Amino acid sequence: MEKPVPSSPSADPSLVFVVKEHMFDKVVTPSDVGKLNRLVIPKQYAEKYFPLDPESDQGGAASSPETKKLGLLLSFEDRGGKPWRFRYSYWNSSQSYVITKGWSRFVKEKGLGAGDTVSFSRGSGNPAARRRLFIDWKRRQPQPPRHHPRGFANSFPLPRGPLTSPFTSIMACGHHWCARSALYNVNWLPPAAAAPPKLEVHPGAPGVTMSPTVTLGSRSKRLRLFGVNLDFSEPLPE
Amino acid sequence: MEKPVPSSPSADPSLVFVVKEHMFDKVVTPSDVGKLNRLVIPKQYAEKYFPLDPESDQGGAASSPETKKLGLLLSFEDRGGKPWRFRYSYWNSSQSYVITKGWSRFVKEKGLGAGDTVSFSRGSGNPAARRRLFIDWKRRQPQPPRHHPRGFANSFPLPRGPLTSPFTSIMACGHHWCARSALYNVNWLPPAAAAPPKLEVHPGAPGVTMSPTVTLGSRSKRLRLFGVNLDFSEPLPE
DNA sequence: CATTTCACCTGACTC
DNA sequence: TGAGTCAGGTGAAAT
Repeated sequence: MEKPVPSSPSADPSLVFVVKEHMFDKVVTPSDVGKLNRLVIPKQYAEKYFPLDPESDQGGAASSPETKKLGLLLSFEDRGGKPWRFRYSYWNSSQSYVITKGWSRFVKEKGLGAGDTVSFSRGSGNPAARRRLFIDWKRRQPQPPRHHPRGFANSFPLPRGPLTSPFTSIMACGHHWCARSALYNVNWLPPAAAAPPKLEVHPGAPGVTMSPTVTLGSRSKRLRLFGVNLDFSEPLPE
Repeated sequence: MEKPVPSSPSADPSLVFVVKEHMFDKVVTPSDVGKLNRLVIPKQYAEKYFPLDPESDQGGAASSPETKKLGLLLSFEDRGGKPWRFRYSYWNSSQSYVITKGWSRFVKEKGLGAGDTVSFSRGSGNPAARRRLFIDWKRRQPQPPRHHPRGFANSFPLPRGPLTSPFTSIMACGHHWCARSALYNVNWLPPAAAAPPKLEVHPGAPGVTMSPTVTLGSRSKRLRLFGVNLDFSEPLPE
């Protein structure tokens, strides 16, 4: 990745390469990227790299008698150099180390999903360099579509960007319409109670395809598509 | 309501009428009467009637330099003259004013539910009278069922207690089932992918009725009913 | 023990 | 749009 070129404080920052030392990866769970707004740091890595005990300060982060109670503010840089500040602390109730405040923003910006990997590194070299922390992430391998999931989540953060999902069934009863694909279930009502929905769909037997491409805003879990309100619910893993 | 009869400190308290001045009402949310054990006071009323700033002491409550940090102890009387003492403070993180300690006892004794109204008044007249605070409440009006709502909420807190809703339509496509009533839309999958759902429903034309009575736990938005996972979405007002 | 209280946090929504 | 409000949450501490 980055070449080990020595840097001086006066060098052009855009030309400074940073030598990194990999600390650990975590394959994030649904909870890590869900509404709990926290990332559990596996205890072995937490105690090695982000110690909260005053005794065992071995360079990963500052620590003091109070940090065991209050946690730390950890500052990371992502691959673009953007700073990310997270609160990092220990939850006695679950006896686990967690990143809380700031984490949900990272999940949202990167579009992290369950099964993706986050990667933690630090600068290599002298103690000052080793206090510089880096965070990166990679998408999980594409999964084969799951059929017949056995449950739904009531709501979930939709990924940013284009969302394309071929729907495999569509139903209507009165003014209430439902469609489902391998990834989403959608409910909607037509814009006028007496009018048919204006979605470009082909209702009928299972197997029909409906592929609207929707660009989501940053906040809404509800879409307005062709004048129709849509609500999404996500199948859960088996 | 109460007649403006002058009172003296020596009069029989049961014969003293109090002239009240209405301050504000709040229609309580599910959270206000739930396990959070707090009542959010809308900021406009909080700052007008229960100021915590030393500068703006205009009679609603005492204030001092420390009260902004520690909050106040507010003493109210209910319609029966019973005293209620609440801790009132400001939460920096959510920038909101809240009544905390003592509130859950009031909710419990009065049987307050979401949608009910709490009403805050104070004595009318001289500054001493205006420092007397009163709290009252009223039950919400029973709600008429809404037909053909135009949108859905992705999730919502289900009411506590028995939930009976006659369903007016039911749909199935593959293993995905939907039903709707005037109040709820429900999605579910059968317990086994190959088996039909075991709900006591009569699928077919609109107009059929399905009336399971479900007693909800205090937290879950998901139900397991007859071995079937159900997810609810609530129609929104027009 | 469970329940209540407390000081935070976040997202949905409004303007 | 960005800032403010607040409903609905959290873990931890107090009771």
